Amino acid sequence: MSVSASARILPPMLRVAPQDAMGLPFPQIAHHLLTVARDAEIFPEASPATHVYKVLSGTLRTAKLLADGRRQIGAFVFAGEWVGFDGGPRHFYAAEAVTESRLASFSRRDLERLICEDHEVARTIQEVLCGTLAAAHEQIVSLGRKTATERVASFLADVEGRLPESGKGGFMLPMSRGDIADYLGLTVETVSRTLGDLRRRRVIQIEDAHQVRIIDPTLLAALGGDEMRRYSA
Amino acid sequence: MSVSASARILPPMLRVAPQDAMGLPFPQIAHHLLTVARDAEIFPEASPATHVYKVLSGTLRTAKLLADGRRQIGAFVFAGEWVGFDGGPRHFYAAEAVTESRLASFSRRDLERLICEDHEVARTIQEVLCGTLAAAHEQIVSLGRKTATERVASFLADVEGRLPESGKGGFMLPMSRGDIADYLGLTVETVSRTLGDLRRRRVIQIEDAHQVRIIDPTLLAALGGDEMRRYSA
DNA sequence: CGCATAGTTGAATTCCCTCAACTTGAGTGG
DNA sequence: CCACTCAAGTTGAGGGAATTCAACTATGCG
Repeated sequence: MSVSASARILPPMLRVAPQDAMGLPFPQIAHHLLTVARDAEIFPEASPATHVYKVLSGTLRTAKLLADGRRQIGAFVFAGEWVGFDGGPRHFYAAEAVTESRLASFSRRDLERLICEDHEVARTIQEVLCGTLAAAHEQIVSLGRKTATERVASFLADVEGRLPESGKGGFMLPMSRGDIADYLGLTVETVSRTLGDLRRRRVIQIEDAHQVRIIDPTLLAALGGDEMRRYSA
Repeated sequence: MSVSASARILPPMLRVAPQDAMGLPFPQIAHHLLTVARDAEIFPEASPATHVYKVLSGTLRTAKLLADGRRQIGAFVFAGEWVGFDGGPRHFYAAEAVTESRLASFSRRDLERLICEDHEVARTIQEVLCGTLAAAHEQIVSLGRKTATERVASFLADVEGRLPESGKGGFMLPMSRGDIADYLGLTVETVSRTLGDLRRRRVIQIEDAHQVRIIDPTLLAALGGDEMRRYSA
């Protein structure tokens, strides 16, 4: 069963002038910029939730292990997204780097303090939380009630919408088949076979293992088996 | 495939003096008390998220349907818990009454306004959101990586901890086997068989279909296959 | 009492997993 | 530059956990 590689953080921390561009929020708070290597652990499972991070570049995954080594990935976190907001006093998941990534870290304590002064901050945090929650709910439906093909199809559609294009129409899948499998509740083999099926059915095109192009977005969305609308008003 | 019964709300709304005891939060905001019948819909899927509700008594479920009728239940909401905080401008799930329930409803707009005046409110909301998120994450692990037995076992342990005891040591499972199945990503038959196994193995005792008693809590927890701890400090 | 719904149990099927072999690609050192 | 190694990915064959289909029982409600 898949177990992540050894964790190491490249440069432990790099303080940087706070007026850094990059669309950073909370200019009132000092932040740290850090770069993490592929497979490095940003924080371990069940560790005290002292900081939150915004991904500036690269991709992270949140992962949880069962006692016997089974792994569930909770989310992939792409550039522009947040990680570490998962709630309680301790992190539910570990956070690891899928690719080398640059992050901005913020102290939760500073944020809490800021909430009392700036309502805009509270709103921003709430929005991030709601976004995370919506993604979790979507994944629950996927894991609970969708077939392997439906899971892979909606995964591709989701990722395609959150990642920037890379070259002529396609996009880069930064994570391994194992990561995808542990995210979708499947095995590596099933993910591989399903992707092969989609390729053979001309729904997608696979340049190499990490370079994908969606040929038929409509069909892909249909294969994703998405929800019916019960409320139209 | 399981489809919920027709929706109807018993007394549409019942205004009540706001000084009602009941441990109600946000005394600054007018709220409404309502009673909903078994299987009544509190709000439909994808409806505008105008209100949030605290359950005073009874049990709710949040449900989402796929186009072909497959159903996923996102959560069961017991007395003292909240529903409707799921985030965006529209509800992700529908909310329905598992049993006749009494609710207190709060306008989101009022709450938003209150946030700007009282930071304690913002904190309360954030805590509810975080709790919901933690539950969702736990369910993701369950659906993605646990066997049927593990799912049922951890479900029972979870529910047992959130529901009041009913009579000598046991507790009431208010929801149907179909609800449990749609929550755990299984079928009614599998849930029934698994509960039967647990009964035969003397882990639980089943008085009638809705009355359960845990005989061996340690074994039940072990069967739930709960996570290893990677962080001890 | 009779009907409908919920729950249980059995038999057969299926989708996905497990195990295994093979292919591919990236990194290393001769 | 090529041989070697190792990890990642693909593909095939067989097996198993949960589903599907079906029959039956139990429970409530008019």
